[in-house]
Amino acid sequence: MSRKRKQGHTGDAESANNLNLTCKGTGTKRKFEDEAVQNSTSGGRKKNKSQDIPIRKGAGRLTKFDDDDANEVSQEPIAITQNGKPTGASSSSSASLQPPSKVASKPPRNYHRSEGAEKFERKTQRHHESKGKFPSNTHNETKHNAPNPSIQLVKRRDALLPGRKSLPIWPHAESIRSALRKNNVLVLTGETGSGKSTQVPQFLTSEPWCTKCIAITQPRRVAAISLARRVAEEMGSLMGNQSPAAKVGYSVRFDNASGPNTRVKFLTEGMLLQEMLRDANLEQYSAIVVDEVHERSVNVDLILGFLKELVARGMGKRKHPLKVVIMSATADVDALVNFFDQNADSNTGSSANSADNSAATEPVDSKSVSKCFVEGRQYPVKMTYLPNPTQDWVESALKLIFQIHYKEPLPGDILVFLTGQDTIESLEKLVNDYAEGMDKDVPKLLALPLFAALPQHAQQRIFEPTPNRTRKVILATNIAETSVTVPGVRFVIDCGKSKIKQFRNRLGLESLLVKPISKSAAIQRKGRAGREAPGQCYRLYTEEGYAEMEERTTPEILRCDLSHAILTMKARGIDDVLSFPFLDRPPREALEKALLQLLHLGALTDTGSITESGSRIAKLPLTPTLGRVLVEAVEQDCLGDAIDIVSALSVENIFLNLVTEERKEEAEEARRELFRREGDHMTLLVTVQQYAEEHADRKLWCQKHFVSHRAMQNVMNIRKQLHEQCKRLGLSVSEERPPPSDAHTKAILHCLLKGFISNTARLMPDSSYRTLMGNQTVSIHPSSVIFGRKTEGIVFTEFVFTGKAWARGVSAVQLDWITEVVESIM
DNA sequence: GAGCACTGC
Repeated sequence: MSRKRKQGHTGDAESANNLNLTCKGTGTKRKFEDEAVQNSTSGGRKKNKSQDIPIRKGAGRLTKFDDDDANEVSQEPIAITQNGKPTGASSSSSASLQPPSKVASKPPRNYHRSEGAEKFERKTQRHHESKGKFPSNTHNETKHNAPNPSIQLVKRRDALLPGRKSLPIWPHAESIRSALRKNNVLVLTGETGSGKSTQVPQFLTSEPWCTKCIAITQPRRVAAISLARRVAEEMGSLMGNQSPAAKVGYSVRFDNASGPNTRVKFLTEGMLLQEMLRDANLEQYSAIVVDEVHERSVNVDLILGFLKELVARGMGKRKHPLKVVIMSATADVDALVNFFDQNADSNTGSSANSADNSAATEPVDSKSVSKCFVEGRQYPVKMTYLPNPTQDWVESALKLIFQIHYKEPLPGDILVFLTGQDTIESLEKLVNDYAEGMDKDVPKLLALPLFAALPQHAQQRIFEPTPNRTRKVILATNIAETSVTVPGVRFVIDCGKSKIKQFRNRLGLESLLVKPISKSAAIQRKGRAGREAPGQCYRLYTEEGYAEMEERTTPEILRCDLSHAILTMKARGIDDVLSFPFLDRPPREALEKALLQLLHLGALTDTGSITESGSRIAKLPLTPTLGRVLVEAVEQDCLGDAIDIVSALSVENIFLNLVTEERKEEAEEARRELFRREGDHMTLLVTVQQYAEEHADRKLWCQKHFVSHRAMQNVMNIRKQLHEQCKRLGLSVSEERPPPSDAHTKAILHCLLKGFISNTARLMPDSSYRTLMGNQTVSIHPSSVIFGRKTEGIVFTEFVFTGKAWARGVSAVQLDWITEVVESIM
């Protein structure tokens, strides 16, 4: 960061004292150099970074998660037992969400993921991972040498019962059961805090039709794991991998905790899809509960389509038909009911049924889908809009933060929704600067950033108790909308924007844009103020602005690359993907583009049926392009090396991004032995292999080479999984690795070309690169090891648009290699 | 010589 900028900030701090802290006032002298409203990418302000950070992309995993059910109990005032102590539910869920005390007591000040911070992360990560091995992460007495575990479990179960009975969903148990006895499908709308995720499976386990397991899908791993732990406690059971008798389990990538007698299994959506590829009729389940449908991930859309067909087909030799429960937080029930209804017309004549106790007489027009609405628990939230639209919502947020702080009594933290790391960091700096000038008798302000690229220990700071006479201001991305529930919040400031990834079909590249959020997202953000007490929400837009917003966030399936989704369909035997029952149908162009892409990958034949390698690719936990690389590597006899490269491409950047010039030079020197002039992929290969061969101290090795240890641990997990999966698919990895040679390098790059033939470009006379398919100008990203080099052709594994089209993950190739591959495909 | 929201197998 330049000195000039720094001085600029100091100047801002001075002007802060003159700030007119009224909503209308425009008296700030501060002017932001760029405004993400117009363009997130242009003219980015330099960040005030004093430490080295890795290039962000994915990163911190959270131990805290957002789930209605696991949190609700702890946050409801009702969850107090008669003896005045918090219910077991309450104490457990809050306790389980606390950071380890060591971490809590000594958070490092700098939140960038520095090498030092990495050490810290590993500690916390290990701590959290170890928690998963115990039946309860909250009650030490059940962990080790408990005198009689089963008595403990029963005691715990009984202690939790009163809390469960006070949940809004509890009175609906019987109507939910009877609805599913009559019909196979139930659409259940449960507002935040209703208890649906934990209770619905338990309501169903003793039903006559429920002879096997119930699956409950979740969009996120943390949610699946935490809910399973919670339900295990409530049912007085161990976790599925601890005892053959255990009734509750979960299944997420790299972590399967289910057993032969698991009756209730929480799993991520992706895991259920994988299971559906192996067990097309879901024979092992009596019911599938699809939770958080309103989030509308691609996976959930696929699951819904598959389930619709499964229900319509009747599934042959099943003794009891498969029951399906669709759970959603928003009131958009009708679309879901209609979706499952249409097929039911021909299937059954049973009469419609509404299990809705609370709503008045709802017109009953469905034939075999039940509906149920469960009210949530939410305190009222007072809404304030801006009188006039603003472009500068960082400034508006700043004013509001201080306005609230001066006016409103403690306690009551402020949660500000912003678009990304740079706006968060600007506002953090401003809040801190301005807070310095506050009178001594005014309570302090503590600004805490929150975004996914933030390392875990820094994210954990939001869960630490607020110091005396202090108000927290959490500056967050939309991670706080769904993934993380920030405790203590009574004020929400919503900028009304978020960054959204958009896939452009024509160019086949994606870009990240700042766009207005939808009404449903705005409502979700507002709701964050009313979880613990009545709250207030300030929207940094006008009421008209709100009225102009889209009703719902565009489902992911309408704005992403569909090749993975379509390959999954094909692998499930859906021949005509154009007639797949989509809840929202992607444009024909997008479907055709994806079909063509799969054809080029050799995953489909030109008549559109899946090939043998196509079905192999579908079973790999990779994008079709990366899967194709592995399949080709079998032919080229370099599968082991290809797995190493693909594993490294599957995680966030493994090289730490260094900020200061000094550190950059240092790192360049240290990494010299890793860098390969052939390009980024061979560099990744060497890095993974050297790391794998390091047996003494891998952590130290990473420090020495300025490599992220956490990312490398992840690489090793994926590598192991890919080895196992390839073995299962009959793709053999030879033990012997051929020694490095030009021929071997060519073989590896040939595999990459097979997967990424549309990501190739050639050098033009004017020194720019143009893609061979599409004739688009691309530039080699400065993070590449061959940045600045001129080579006749390149292949790249990532193509992003941020102000300019960038190729990232680049290798040098000869043009005739490209031609060779193109000819083999066409 | 750039900079990226959030998930997941």
